[in-house]
Amino acid sequence: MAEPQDRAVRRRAGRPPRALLGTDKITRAALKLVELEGYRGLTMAALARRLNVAPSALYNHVRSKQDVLLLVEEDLMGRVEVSGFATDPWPDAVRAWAWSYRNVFARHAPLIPVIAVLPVTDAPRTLMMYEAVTTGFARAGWPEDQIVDAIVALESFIFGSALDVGAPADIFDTGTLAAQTPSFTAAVRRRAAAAQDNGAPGAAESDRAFALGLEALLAGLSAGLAPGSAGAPG
Amino acid sequence: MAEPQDRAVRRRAGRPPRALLGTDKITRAALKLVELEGYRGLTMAALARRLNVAPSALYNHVRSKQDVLLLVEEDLMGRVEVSGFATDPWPDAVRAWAWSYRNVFARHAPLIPVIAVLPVTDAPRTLMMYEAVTTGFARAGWPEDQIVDAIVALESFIFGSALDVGAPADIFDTGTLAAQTPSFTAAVRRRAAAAQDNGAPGAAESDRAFALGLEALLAGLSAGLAPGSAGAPG
DNA sequence: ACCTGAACACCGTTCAAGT
DNA sequence: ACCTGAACACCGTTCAAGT
Repeated sequence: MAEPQDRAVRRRAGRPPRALLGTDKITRAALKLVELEGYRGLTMAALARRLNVAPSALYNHVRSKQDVLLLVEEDLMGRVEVSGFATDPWPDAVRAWAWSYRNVFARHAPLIPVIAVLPVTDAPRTLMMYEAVTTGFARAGWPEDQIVDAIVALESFIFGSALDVGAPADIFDTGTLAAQTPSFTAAVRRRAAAAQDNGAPGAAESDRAFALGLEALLAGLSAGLAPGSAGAPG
Repeated sequence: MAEPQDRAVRRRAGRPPRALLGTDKITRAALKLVELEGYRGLTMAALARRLNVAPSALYNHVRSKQDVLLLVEEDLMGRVEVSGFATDPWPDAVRAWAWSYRNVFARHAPLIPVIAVLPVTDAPRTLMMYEAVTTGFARAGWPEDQIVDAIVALESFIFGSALDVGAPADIFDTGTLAAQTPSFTAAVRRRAAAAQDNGAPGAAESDRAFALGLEALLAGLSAGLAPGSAGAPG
C-alpha cells in the first residue's frame, strides 16, 4: 500500500518517469473521499492530497471538477442492476432496476442534478445501462416510440426518490403551525404510526413512498399502452 | 424606483435611521438576481450589491446563504396551483397541481436538492400547500395513513421531472457508441420523430415524458388503493 | 439593532518553469 | 506529456467599530 515515494519526502518539479495519475486513479480516490467525507469534502485540493500530488496536477487528466463528477457518475452507473431485463418479466426487471438505481444514488444525492441533464455521449456504462433497459422494454412489447419517454418518467421518479432518502425524519413536523394545518398534521402522524407498525424505524417511510409510487407507475404504464391517453395543460 | 440615497454616494458606517434591509427585500432581490443571472450569479456579494449594502449587512437578517435559498423557496411554493383540490375531481386537481409545481421549479432546478430534504417547520406557504393537497386527497376518499406517502411519491416524480426540463435536446445522443447500443439508439430516434410530429420543437420531449408518467401515476394510484399491494426487494 | 470595512479561510483554475 | 509552486479571482462568513 505505501508507495516507495512518500509525499512526506517531496517530489521535485518536472515530469515524473512514469505518470502518477490517470482517470481511474482519480475516480477511485474521489469515491473514497466522498465515502469518508461526503460531497462537501470533495474538493480538488483534498483529492490531490489523497493522490499525493499538487492540485494543479489533476488538470492534466480532467478539464474541471465537473469532469471528476462525471467520472464518479460513470462508475456508479455500472452498479445499477439491469440483468433482469434479459430474462425476467417486465415488472420484475423494472422493479429490481429501479430499487438498485435509487439505492445507488441515494448515497450520492449531490450528483443527481448533474446526471439528470448530462449527455450520455461517451459515457459507456451509462449507455450500456440504457441499452439493457431498452431491450427489456422492447421484449415486453412496448412500442419503440414510447420507450424513451417511459424510461425518462421512471428515472425522474427514481431521482426524486433518491433525494427523498436524505430527508430528515422530522421533515414534515408542522411545529407551531400545526393548528393551521390540521389535515396535514394528522396525516403525517398517521403515516409515522403506520411506518412504525411494520417494524423498521426511520428509512421505512421513504421506502414505503417509493414502493407506492413505483407500483403505481408500473401498473399505470402497463395499463396505459393504448395510444393518446394523456394531454398536457398550461 | 431610484432611492434618494444612491450607493454612488457612499453611506457611512453605523446603524442607519431606518433599516435598509428585511427578509422580504432580500427575497425579492434574490429572485430578480436568479432571473437575470441564474443560480450561478446568486452570490452574497452580488445580492448585497443589488441591495446597495455591504455583504456583511445581509447577516443581520439571514444566518447563511442557505437561509436565502429557503426564502426563495417559500416564495416559489406560494405560486403552486392548489385551488383545484377544494373543488375539482381528484385527478384534475392533482394534474393542475403537478404541472404547475413542475413548471415553477423547472426554472429553479438548483433549489430542488435543497427543498427535497427541507423541513417544512416554519415555512407557512409550503405548509399551506401541503394542507390544501391533503384535504383534497381526504375528500377523494384516501385512507389517512397513505396520503403523505402518495404525496411524497408524486413530489418525487415532480422534482425529478423538473430537473429533466433542463436537459439539453441531445442528451441521448449516443455518438460514437451508437453501434454498440442499437436498441437504445433506435428508440431515441423514434422518440425525437414522435415528439416533432406533434408540432413543438424541443421542450416537447420532457413534456411528453412528464405527461406519460403523471397519467400512469394517477391511474396506478387510483387503482391501487386496496391495502398491501406493494413490497420492497433488496 | 443594524450598518461598514477589513480580514479569514477557503474555493477552482491558470500558467510559467522544470524534466 | 506531466509534474510543482506561485498566483488569481473569486467564495461565504466573522467581527470590531461605528451610530
